Amino acid sequence: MEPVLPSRGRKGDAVARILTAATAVFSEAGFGGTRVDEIARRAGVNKATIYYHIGGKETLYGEVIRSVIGNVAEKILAGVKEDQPPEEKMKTYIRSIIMTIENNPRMAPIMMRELASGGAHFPPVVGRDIARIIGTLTDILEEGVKKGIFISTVPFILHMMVIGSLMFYRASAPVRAKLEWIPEVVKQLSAGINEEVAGEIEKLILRAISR
Amino acid sequence: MEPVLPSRGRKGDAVARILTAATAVFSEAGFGGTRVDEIARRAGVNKATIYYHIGGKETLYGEVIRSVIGNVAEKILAGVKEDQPPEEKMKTYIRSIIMTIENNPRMAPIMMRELASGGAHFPPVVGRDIARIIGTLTDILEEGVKKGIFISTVPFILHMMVIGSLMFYRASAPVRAKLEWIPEVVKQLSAGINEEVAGEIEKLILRAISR
Amino acid sequence: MEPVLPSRGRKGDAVARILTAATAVFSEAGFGGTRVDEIARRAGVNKATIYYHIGGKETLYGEVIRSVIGNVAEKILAGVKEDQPPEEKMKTYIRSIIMTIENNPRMAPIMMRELASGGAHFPPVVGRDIARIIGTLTDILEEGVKKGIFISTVPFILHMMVIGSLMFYRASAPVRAKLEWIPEVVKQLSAGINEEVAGEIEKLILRAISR
Amino acid sequence: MEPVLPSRGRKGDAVARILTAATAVFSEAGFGGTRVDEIARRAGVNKATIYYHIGGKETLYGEVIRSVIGNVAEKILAGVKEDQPPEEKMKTYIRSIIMTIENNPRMAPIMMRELASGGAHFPPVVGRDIARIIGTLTDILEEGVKKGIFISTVPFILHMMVIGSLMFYRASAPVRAKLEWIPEVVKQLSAGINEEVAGEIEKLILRAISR
DNA sequence: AATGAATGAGGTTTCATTCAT
DNA sequence: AATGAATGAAACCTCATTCAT
Repeated sequence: MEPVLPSRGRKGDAVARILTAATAVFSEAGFGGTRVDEIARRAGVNKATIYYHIGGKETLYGEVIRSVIGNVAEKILAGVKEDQPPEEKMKTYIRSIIMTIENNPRMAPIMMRELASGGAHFPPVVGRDIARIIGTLTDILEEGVKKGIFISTVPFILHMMVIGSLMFYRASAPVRAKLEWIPEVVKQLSAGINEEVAGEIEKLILRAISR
Repeated sequence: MEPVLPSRGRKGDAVARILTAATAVFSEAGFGGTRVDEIARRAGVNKATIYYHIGGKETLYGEVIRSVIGNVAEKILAGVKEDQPPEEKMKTYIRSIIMTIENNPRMAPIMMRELASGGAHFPPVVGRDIARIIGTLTDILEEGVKKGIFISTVPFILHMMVIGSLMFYRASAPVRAKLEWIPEVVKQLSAGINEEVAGEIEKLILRAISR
Repeated sequence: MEPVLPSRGRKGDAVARILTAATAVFSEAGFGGTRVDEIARRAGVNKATIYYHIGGKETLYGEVIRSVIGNVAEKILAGVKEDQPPEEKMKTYIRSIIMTIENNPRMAPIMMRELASGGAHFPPVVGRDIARIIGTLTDILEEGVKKGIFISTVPFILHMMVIGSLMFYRASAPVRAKLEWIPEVVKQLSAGINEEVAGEIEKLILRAISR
Repeated sequence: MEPVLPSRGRKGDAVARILTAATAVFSEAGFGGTRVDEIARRAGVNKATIYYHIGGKETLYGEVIRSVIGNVAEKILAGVKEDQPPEEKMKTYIRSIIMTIENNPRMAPIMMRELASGGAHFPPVVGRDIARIIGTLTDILEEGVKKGIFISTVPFILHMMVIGSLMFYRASAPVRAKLEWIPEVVKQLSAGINEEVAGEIEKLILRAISR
């Protein structure tokens, strides 16, 4: 779609451009729908260059997955400080996820497809990431329960709720824009998760667990 | 994978078997990852039979989409009765979605992939379905607000929350089972949305909007 | 192209309709370009009916060839009477060919394609027909030479000239009509071989051999 | 990067070999009867190479048509000099067509099949070529009429006569050789248009139009 | 480091033919 | 006599990958 000028700059450019293009194409078309030709075209390199630098389609996909959902726990949990009250920690956790999704618009489609295919391509780090996130979330909730401000709930379900809400909202944007019959009110919602939407979701999640 | 007995029964069997097999394969592999050969194998028919009865891969996919997410509003809104109090209506709405997802396990992966690719294959009815669901949900929420039991919120966001939570929970089952490092507690969650999970999500959603 | 009503009349209708349709399709598309489906469609019968009554595509093509260029010598030589002067005999021969071509518009394309593929499907009768025609033509020319009104020439070459001229004129009609850049004068020539064209060709052939 | 001259003589070979093979196969079997596999086999390349360099079967056929009957007017009219008397010009025109047909033995079958299917694949240049040829022929004839040596006739009909005679003679060679019952005299005619045959046809055509 | 050319394996689709009724 | 359904074989075409430079 976006033809790329073959502006060769510094060394290593090629690899970066390949990864960017690959991320775009994989996120738009999925693994099976992606053509290596198309990635090469968008990256402005010869197809063989991809094989020279990176390897096959599978390897390339792995790289993309790693760069998109690798070490995501880091980003999500970075802001959660020990000295915050649990309510603030929850807010930080929610906002971090929102920022992660918004800063990386290719993430939602890729994760949804990966989930749909049973995570066939998830790198090992994903399990550890989920573990860390659920662990921290459990701590936050337990602390809240102890302080009498949260109800007791299942952390994993809550996590699915936050992730699911946000990703579905994000991923539904193109559909909202395209389909006829969708109510005008819905169409006018912002494609990205802007402050209004973020606030609304944050509010609902907190209301759901607040005593 | 499942070899199918070539049990030739009544007429029309072939078409039904083809659609069933196609739904399975498309849901497992996505459009690009699906091989027509595989569908034929699982349906126990010759590949050409698919073309004779239905047409190409694209048409077949369209049929699958139609049968899986066509007229889903019907099922979801069927139980919402006029004389219920808004809280009951919300519960009915949530439970209907859960049942729809559980009765049709192929739905979650297919919808997630479709969403990921911008709904390229959604039939026109999907727009109308979403419109009807959002419409009914809006009515329920407004009624609840009027009666002083619900807070005011954005119906579409709430819908994304319900759908997103449920589909992510459902679709994450294989990943939970497979990945190492996932906490034991999480692994032991049921794959399907059983009563416990359903009740938890229902509870959280209602808490989120209840005044 | 012409959809045919499935008007079942007398018995044997089907076979006749099949042969008519087959002649049309083979003449338009050639053997390789013809689809048995298309013949069935145009004949208004089920594809299997063709196999039931006639046999495979090859057999059907044979039948068409036989009916189109079988015993053509009969028609061409029928009018040549013993008591005519050689000039009249030549005219009769030319006019008979013209009438044969005009009465059977499917003949020209079929013959041209058969010739192009080396007559792979010619039935044995074709050889005998050519022999008879060349024989009679030789007689006519020799008689003319003896009477001092014709020059001596090679009968087969003359035959190719008559047949070639007429078939090329006839077969070029669609091309004349379709291509741009063709001079208006040429476009306005009649598609069929009308009296004017017939007379012109007859005149040229006779001038060519007349002393 | 690209060497100016094909250093090994190997580059571009593939395309040339493909076109040669394609011309042969299409001329022998027609479009519908041609298998891309067969072309690849004869060209000594992998089937995919054809698609890489040229595109699909249809495109390949177009290229063949272009190379076989593209700019044929050039060759036919090249020898016709202004200062020749009209009779010489006619002879040149006839001999040029003969040479064109003889130098390109694939031409006759391809043109005959194309004509039979209404010139579906003729490139635009064909119309212009016919226009130019008819134009020149008209000039020659008018000049002859003015000088009192030609009769008045329809140029297009005369052109069909020349082309038709020659192509039918040429294309009938395999049939003459194969069929039984064909008179020995006819069988012994040369397959190609040798000097004897060329002279005979030239003589007949000139006699036909000479006053 | 990078590429144009080439290819084997396998994809979707077509088609002449047969089968069961 | 006639047909809707079904199919094996083979057609066209694609695509991830490798090769030679």
